[in-house]
Amino acid sequence: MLDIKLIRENLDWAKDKLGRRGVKPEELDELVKIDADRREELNRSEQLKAERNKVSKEIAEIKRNKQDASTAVQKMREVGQEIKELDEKVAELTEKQNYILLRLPNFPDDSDPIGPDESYNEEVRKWHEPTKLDFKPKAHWELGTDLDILDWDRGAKVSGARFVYYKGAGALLERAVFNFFLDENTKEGYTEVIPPYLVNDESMQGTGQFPKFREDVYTIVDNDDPDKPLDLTLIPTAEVPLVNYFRDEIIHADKLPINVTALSPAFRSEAGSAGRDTRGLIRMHEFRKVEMVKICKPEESWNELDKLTNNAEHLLQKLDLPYHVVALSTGDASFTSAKTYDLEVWMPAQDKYREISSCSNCTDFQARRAQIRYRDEDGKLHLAHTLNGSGLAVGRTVAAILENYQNEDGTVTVPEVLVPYMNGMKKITKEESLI
RNA sequence: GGAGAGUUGGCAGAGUGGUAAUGCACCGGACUCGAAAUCCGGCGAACCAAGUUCUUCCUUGGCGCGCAGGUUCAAAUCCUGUACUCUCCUCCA
Repeated sequence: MLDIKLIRENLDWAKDKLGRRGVKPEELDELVKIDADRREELNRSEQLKAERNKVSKEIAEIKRNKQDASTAVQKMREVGQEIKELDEKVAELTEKQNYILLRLPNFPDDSDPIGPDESYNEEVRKWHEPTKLDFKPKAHWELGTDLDILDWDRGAKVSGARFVYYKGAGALLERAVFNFFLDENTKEGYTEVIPPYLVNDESMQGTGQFPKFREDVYTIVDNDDPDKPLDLTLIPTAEVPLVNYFRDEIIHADKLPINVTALSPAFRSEAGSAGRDTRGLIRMHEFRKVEMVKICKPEESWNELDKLTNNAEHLLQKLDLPYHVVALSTGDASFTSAKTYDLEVWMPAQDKYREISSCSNCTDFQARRAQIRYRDEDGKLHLAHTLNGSGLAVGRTVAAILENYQNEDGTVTVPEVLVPYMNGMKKITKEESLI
């Protein structure tokens, strides 16, 4: 959530910033108008309350002296009614204000490429040239099916489109990848966490998914009354429980920066992505992801974003997968982010880079919603900054390994760093199916 | 799922309708060569608004006792709902 005071006092600046993200200036004009009205009503109400408090004290005094206070009581009864009406107006205006405020994206950083969509993203660096195979590469879903390590038919039968079974060496590979990620992240100083995978609405609002992106997630309903949603949603990313761990808390400055990492499934309805990436592991309703989250002081957050991005890159480097880093344009970056670097890994069969990690500095946007604060050396309270990044998406990593490490005979070489995690297996070959 | 108890500052903890004690902690001072102890004083519950204008201070007011409503001139206190914690029972990997 943005700071209403900042918008109120720097309206043109805010219009320019949010204009880069497609927010119309009239929307901010309306917001500021509502805010002004709200404060006016609030002021009148507060004045009346001051009077009521004063007279109430006098009434107490009069009654203590066993005298008649009925005139004052009668008068305050009317004042009380007026206060009630004013407060209703204030509540109504506050709700209107929040409706807008909760749906405004974070201010983009001035270094972000300006543009409405991903075509304006800018490559900032590239690691290794795209893999060159001297045969026609198979797509990872083909490799997976042929090796009998990914079973799309059973996934579809049991759950539906965009679900899959990993089997045998496939399941082992998935497990090897996320264990490798968790070990590496832990070595880099992140504390491993196993968070809840179901969270309440307040948490979803704290990290910015609610109220605007309800249709992107799965919410649990009451079985006795399916029209009634319960206050529980399947997490679309571990960012939600990791950041909300600190919600409504005051952190001691000497604990910052905080680094946490977690493996979790991520559940996404993928509403609006019909027809895109319908095959393969790229766009699933359920996938595993290792997430990294940082909580830090405002003055540290840009440096921490670089560190976070480097941590994610380091994983791809160790796996020896070619990738590049792109700075997302103002139109492509996520709602909560001031700046986002995407890591895109090379996918030979698709002959292009695909997103495998997204590293964002959310500045104080989530911290204001979730009230994550810290006390500085002088004892003063400040909003913290929050950052998150994938480290990395597990399914997409498996897809990238299958495609980049495939051999002409349809087998897949196991990346060296994963061999210990695969119990010594160096190559995935088709074996007699056990199930 | 059933029953009971609870939720008040950083921590502990009082307060059954009249506007949030007290202790610890913290800050300043006195005493001391210095420290501790002691004494004196102060601060502090979260945030909001207005004024002044300083982005951090200040003044005034509001709000504020898990959350949301209600009763009342007045609610930590009474009523209703609800969340969470603890204990017991029941069930369960």
